Amino acid sequence: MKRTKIKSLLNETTFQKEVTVMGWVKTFRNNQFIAINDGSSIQNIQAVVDFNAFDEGLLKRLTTGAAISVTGTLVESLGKGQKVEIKVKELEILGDSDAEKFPLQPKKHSLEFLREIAHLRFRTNTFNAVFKVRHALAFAVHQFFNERGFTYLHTPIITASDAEGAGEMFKVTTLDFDNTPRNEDGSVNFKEDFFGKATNLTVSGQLEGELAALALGDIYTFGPTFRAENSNTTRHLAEFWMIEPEMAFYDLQDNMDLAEDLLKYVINYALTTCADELDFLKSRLEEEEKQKPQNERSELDLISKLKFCLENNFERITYTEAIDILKQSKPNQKKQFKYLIESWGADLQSEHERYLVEKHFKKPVILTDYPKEIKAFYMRQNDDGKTVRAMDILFPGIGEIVGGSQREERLEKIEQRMTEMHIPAEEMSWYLDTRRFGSAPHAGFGLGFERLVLFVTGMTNIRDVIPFPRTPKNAEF
RNA sequence: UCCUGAGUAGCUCAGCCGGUUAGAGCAUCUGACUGUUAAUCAGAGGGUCGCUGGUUCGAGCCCAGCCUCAGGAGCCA
Repeated sequence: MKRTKIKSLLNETTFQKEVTVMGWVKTFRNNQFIAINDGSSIQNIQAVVDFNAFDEGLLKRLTTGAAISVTGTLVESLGKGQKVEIKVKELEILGDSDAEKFPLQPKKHSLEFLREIAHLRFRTNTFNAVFKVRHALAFAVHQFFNERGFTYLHTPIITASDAEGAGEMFKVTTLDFDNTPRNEDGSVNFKEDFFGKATNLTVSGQLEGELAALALGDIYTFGPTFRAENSNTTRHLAEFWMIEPEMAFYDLQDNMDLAEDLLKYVINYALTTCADELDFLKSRLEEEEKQKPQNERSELDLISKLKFCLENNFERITYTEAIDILKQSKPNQKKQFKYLIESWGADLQSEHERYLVEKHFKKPVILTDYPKEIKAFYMRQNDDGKTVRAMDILFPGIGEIVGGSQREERLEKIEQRMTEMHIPAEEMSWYLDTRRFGSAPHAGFGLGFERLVLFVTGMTNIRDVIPFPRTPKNAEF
């Protein structure tokens, strides 16, 4: 008999028909009630067995984690906790799960423990919900850009360019470490390497994205990126996914509008398609926050927070305005900041960003027009000679979720910045060609996908929103 | 990388001032019960106290080094 997915059975209103369900045992209670989950829904279906009618040895194998197939009649439940259940006629164990060895129990586990068994954590409600939401967000990103006529561009994972300066890179090589070919001066001879030059894993697809945008108009990338930074935080991964749109004839305002629209679109998509999952994650977060003191708990629950984000415009202020607000802020005047804001030009620390977003505005904030000294070479210089057309979007609890800018399209200006920042122009000749031939105003940004998933799921550690996290000293599975 | 904290049963944790045979709850196993909702009740089994070395008559506890994890900072998305 053809199997039916649990998700569709839970909404069924016609009863007495025979169905087959396949899934994994969550619990087996009272020698009668099997809670089965097949991943189609965060909810389980209850299958009821008459223990007198089945072999005792067979029922003993209904352990947490076992894969089973049941066939029976779909009926209205006699019990209280669920609407429908299956009266079992046939029961087959597809795969046993030794209860003494299976690490997941019908109880709450710490996220730290589940991280150690990331290959099995998919079986839990929390990770079921997180990865469903992750999928919905990824799908919504493509749908958003597709609806607006953007071209999905696949930029290279392996790159020879190391001038972007977005962080430490992972080397890609086939050279024999025990016998590396050397030049006369003792340095490694990469001419002998696979690509005939030193190569790395990409830290960003932006530069390649710009090349395509200055021909195709509007493009976006959505792929893995790699940073070999020794970062040990709840917001950083060595391998993460990034969305990088790049648009010809966009200025900074257009860029901000697009980023805000994108974020609202995908959050709304998750709210409408993952109601069950978000409801579960909302309760999970509430349980977790009960352990915190009152003043550290969120003012809004997860779903209200997401809706609030949709209903309000992001606050847009310049770096200069932010500095003024911070200078006059209580924690600055009472010297409660670890790094006090004294003058224009200082880079903002996490504590300052958190103050602006969580205390002062209490909503997402877009900061623009940063001093050129603390930003990348490719950002368009303003006429004041001091600032560049950069924009960072800061989210509560997450910090920087988007970083972008209008790009410097004037050849002599970008060359001047490259010289000042010691970036070898000759290696970037292919990039500068865009400025030599039909250069045009353009802009783009990078959105950290896992940080978006963090925000929408209410999870607090980035290692819990990617299936197999890659962090310093950890590349398991 | 820096700062702080942690590592004791499958999981979550307690373990006093260094002193007898290292405890609890949950999970597991055995039995009972049989419309349960993380079922309940009774009983049982389960330990390289992160690793290495040191101090001591004696170390889970004190000291040193290392490993791993978590939180914060930096870097950033």
